[in-house]
Amino acid sequence: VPRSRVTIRDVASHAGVSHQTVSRVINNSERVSPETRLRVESAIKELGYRPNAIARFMAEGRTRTFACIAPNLSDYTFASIIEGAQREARARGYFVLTASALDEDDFASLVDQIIISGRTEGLMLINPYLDNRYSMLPEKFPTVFLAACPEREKVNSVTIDDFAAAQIATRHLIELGHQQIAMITGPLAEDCTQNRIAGYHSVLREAGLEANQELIIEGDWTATSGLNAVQKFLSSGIPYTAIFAQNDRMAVGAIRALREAELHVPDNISVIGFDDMPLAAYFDPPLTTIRQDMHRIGRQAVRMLIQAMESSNITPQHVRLPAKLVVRKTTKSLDIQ
Amino acid sequence: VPRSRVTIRDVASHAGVSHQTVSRVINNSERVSPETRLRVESAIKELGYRPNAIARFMAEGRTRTFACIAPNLSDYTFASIIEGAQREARARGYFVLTASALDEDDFASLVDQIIISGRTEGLMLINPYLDNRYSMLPEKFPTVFLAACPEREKVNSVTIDDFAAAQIATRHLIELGHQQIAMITGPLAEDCTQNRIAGYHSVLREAGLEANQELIIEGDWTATSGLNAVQKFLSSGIPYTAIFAQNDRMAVGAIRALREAELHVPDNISVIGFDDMPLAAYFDPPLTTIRQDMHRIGRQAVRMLIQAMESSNITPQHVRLPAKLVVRKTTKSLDIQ
DNA sequence: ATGAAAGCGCTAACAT
DNA sequence: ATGTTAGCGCTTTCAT
Repeated sequence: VPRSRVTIRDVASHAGVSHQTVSRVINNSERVSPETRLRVESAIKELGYRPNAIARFMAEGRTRTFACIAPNLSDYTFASIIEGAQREARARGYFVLTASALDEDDFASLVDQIIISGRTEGLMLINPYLDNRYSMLPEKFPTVFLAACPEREKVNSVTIDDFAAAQIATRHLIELGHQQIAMITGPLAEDCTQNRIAGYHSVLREAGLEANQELIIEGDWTATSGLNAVQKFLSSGIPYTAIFAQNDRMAVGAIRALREAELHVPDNISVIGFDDMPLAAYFDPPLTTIRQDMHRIGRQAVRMLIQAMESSNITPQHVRLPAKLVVRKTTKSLDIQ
Repeated sequence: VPRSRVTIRDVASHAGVSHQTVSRVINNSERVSPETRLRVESAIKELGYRPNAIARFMAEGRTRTFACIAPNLSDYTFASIIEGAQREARARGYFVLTASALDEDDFASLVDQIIISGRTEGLMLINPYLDNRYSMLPEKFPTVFLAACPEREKVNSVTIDDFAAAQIATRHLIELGHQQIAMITGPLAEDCTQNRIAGYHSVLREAGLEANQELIIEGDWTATSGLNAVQKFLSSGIPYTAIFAQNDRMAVGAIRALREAELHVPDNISVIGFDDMPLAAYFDPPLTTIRQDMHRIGRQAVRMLIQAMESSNITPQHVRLPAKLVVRKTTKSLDIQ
């Protein structure tokens, strides 16, 4: 690990100026005469000088780096959010240090190592639901929760409008003539699950339909949990003609279980998912779903982080992004069956 | 962005020692008496002192940070590799700065900002194939290519053993009685594509089968390209009973095209994919494929990076990880048709 | 075992 | 418009 790099002072003596003048040149300060600037610039080129970022951070007291912590980095929803955040951050001169936190202890050490240590200037926390890790965050550190927002009074958040999105999904099913609509939810402890349940109920109510509590089963976002949920529906014997799964993975699991029970989607049962995951259109049948724009969530979070750093406004902001219906082949009108 | 943090000197005066002694304590140096250590430690606790990472980097001349650059961060293969790399890095006291590079210019500025600037100590470059970006890398900077290895003489790499993996896939098909095996490849410019083609050919040869050049069509890793490839096979009229797609997305696209042509998988045509992507088992039929361990690729890359930094050995290392067959339902014996 | 001095490469504040 | 002086918070010599 060599440190023998060209510094600002080497450039200075080579150009016959003070190091401060070099600093002014590389920072595009106005207060440099055109001739001096040229002389310095050519010295920079000749010596191959490049500014040292760490020294800059040290002197400025800022790192131009954000932390992004997620339960894991490979889930396509998380990965897409990170991608969006990273792009926006970079466009604004920041970089993103990404890390996954397995459990509370891991999270605590992460917070210590990348926040308390001063390595980063802001934190994006994706899906802060596992345990109550958010309680370990330092006060007043610029933070945005992504894809969920517990602790509304304290922390900024960016999510889609889960309530409205669930309304859209439910309404789609009702417009197709479905009256008994089962739902496979995410973990009930998560607010996005609750908001989607609320959206579903609100549409049933406005349609004058009665919700059957037994038609709502809690899943855990995995395909397996979707499969298990359908098996429960099946053995309960309660009639239903459509299923609203709160994510695509569970929808796919549900369709598998339905097929195993020799029920055809969408002829016997309609299924709508949520997310519009990669290859959703390549499942059989192609999955009808609600698309959420993960990139945009990430981009928005970065904007809020920067805003939170610049203004000293302490009131948490909550941004709800719209989601939209993508009709493919797993939903069908009841009438034409 | 407040800088008003407790420093090593605050702790020192609070404990009645020099700041150097405090430094020794936080670095677990032997040369501190037990009593002093205790006194310092309690001062640290009382004041809530935490070391500043940037100042440490500055003084040590190292950042304990790696860069990881990929074409994008949301592709599940890339994301899984990053996840693995990040875990291993953290276990060894490093963090990972991830970024996606759209094009050559973007890549060049990335290299300048996170490598030349001294922010990172090593680089992991995932899929270095787009344009010839690797030519912009500085000499002698610890670098590992992941999931591909152009420039074998110059740069370390971690990939799976693509040749052997393709042999396994092809052999599986041959053992099921298939003799005319079509292949949908990745971009021909990528060495992993070529290695998989070579593995395929070697098994055909060892089985005494003749390869038909027209049964090999170049794809671009997308589902659409798999779909298009099958349409070409179909219109060419050349007989085949199985398809080996060089990734799962193309396999899924191929299956879609086959279905549209009313060909049943696996009864009429067997299909094997590559990667074992998430939900591969939830497609219809569940996808037979070759599993590669992306996490392990990422972990291995970090180990090599650290090794490359520690030893001054300049000879590039190339690690080939094994892949394994996962038989599900898209392949079937010809005999029992 | 402890302290003092120097410096990492830069920016900021204050000269001139 | 340019130079000088101080740090930023730490680690690394080198003394004692």
